[in-house]
Amino acid sequence: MVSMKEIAERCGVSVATVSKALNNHNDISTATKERISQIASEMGYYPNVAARTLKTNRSYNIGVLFSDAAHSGLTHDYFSAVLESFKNEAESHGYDITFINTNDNTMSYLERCRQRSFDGVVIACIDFTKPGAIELMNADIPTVTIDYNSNFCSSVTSDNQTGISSLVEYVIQQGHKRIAYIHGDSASAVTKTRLAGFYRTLADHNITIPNEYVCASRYLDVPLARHFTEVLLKLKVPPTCILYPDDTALIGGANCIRDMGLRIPDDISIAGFDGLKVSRYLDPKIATFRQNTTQIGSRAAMQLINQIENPKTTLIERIVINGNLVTGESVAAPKKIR
Amino acid sequence: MVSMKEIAERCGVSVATVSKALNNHNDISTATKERISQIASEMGYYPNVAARTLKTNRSYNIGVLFSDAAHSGLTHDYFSAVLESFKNEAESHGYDITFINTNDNTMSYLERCRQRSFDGVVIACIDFTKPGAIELMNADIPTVTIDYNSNFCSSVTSDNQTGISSLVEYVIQQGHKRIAYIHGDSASAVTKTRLAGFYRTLADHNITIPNEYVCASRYLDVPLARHFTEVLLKLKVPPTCILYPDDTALIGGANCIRDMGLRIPDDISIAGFDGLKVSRYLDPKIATFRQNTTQIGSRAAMQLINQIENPKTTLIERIVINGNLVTGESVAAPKKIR
DNA sequence: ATACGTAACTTAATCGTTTACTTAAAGTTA
DNA sequence: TAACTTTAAGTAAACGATTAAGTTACGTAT
Repeated sequence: MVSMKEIAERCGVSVATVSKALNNHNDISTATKERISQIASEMGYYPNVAARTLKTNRSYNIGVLFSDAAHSGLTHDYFSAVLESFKNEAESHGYDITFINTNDNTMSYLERCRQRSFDGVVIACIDFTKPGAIELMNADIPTVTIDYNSNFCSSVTSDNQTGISSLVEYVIQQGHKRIAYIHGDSASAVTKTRLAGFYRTLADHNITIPNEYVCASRYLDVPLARHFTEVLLKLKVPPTCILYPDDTALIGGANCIRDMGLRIPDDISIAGFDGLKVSRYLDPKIATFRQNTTQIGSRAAMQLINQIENPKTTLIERIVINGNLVTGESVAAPKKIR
Repeated sequence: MVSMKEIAERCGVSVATVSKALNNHNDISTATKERISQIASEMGYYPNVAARTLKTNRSYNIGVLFSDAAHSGLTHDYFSAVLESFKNEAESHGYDITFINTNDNTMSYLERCRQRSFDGVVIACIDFTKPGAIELMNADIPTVTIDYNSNFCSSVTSDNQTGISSLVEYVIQQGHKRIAYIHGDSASAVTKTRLAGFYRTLADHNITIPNEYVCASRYLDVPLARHFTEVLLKLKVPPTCILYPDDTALIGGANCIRDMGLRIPDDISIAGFDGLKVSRYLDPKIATFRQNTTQIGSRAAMQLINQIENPKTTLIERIVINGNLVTGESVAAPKKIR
């Protein structure tokens, strides 16, 4: 690697002059700046990040903390889409993305961040109530959380409230009143928001449902969704419509329904959540709420970089990203009112 | 952050002694070592990576270069699964994972790696014939490629040859002779291997197929797979079985088949590739070849770390990871021989 | 002619570690 | 007891950058 020292020798100036020239300080003449930049690029110079980080405490590196209940990790449809967008946005601003080690318990997350001098951190999908996560959010390092509101850092959340409401509104409009909800991990903030939205929307329409219509399942758990679907359909008064935690879990339900000899949507309506990837191509096309992962990721990156670069003037914000209802062929008017 | 200097002061020894004690050099007495470690952990010391990297040129950081033809990035089912496994293995050895910036063209990949002092690099899914990728593979930085063989670095590849062969063998055993193959991006090494395996296996069984049975499609492209399926089924002599580039693309084909009023597998048999995630739950269960992404990722990490830590004794290797045939309900005996 | 301001540098310290080299004390040998 | 080894430290330079403070030369106001 070419260092500033070599450039300095070649140009016949001091290392300090090279540094200041390349960083465009104004006590270096334009002529000198141009000559130095010219020679630096000729020699293939690029700064050593470790040295710069050591001296300035700015690493141009953002830590990503991620792990989900299902241990799907990077294969998590929703998060990987958010992260992809986050990465693109951050990289275009000159930041690199490094994962915070979750496979080695010798150090806390915060310690790891300090050790690597991360300029900022994005936290997603993790159990936000874990001590390690809380410590990180409360630390003085700029942080943005995805789908979780903390009082100590900015957050970008998908509009889960509107999401579930518009789904429920939609199926109610189609004539459903016996609406069941197989929901995701109970501990998750997302689940709580969606559940609240679910109940509120039903209440707005004066619809009451039996307790058994709400099943505590898990995200992305196909077999468990299948199980609860079977339970629901064997009730004395089964629902006419079932909402699932996500489109993947819905597949378990759909398979169960078909195996029981019922048809979608003729006998039973179903709807998912997420609207990502493969769910777009399922047949019949499923009703779902598509989360805007691109916006979520890029806004999170923008907010975080803003906080990093303008710590004084950037406020802690709660950004909510809209998604959109996707109507499909998996919801129809209920067959008959028993 | 607590530095060695502070520990040295507290212990009444020099900074060098602290460094040597914590790094377990043998010119420090056991008693001193213990005292220093004790106090270091009391004070919450952890080494500054930037400083260590600057001095030793070891970053304990691995660069990941990834981008695919479809720009699905991290949402790429196969790669994200490989990367997840790679990450877990690397992290358990104390290495962090950083993406090599692909959204900023001011620097070559190699320059970025040097700038960040990556100890090693893993390359996946990229167009390996790009100058930037070649430069990186040929450089002196330890590198492992996924699903591509280079003469200059180690590789871990999925056994695509066996994969496609066992799929073809399987459908031949079910009685098919009119086998079509909608394959992935032609430029990819994976595609070339699979295509060669496809033709060879047919030849082994003295089966010849018309040229139109082989369609150059793309990976993960649902609409394009649908298009080619329609083209194939409208041939004067259509195939009785269609193989797809991957399970996702297969969904496009399956939808097309159903829309044309045909049934799977009664009227036409289909098979995919990958065996990941959602494909496991599709109904009917699809025949596919499941790639062992966990093995691929962890072996790649192990090989890379070996090369990093034992550069003299570690040979460049070509590691091939077996997958396994998944028979499903999407392949049956052909209906009739026209 | 003197004093001062300014432009354009250089000097040297610093960030936190690592490590080759030096030193001092204690132990061993003849 | 002199000479040499071994042990357990310390000293200081170095990694590659940044930056506060210092220096020089020149122009300009008084």
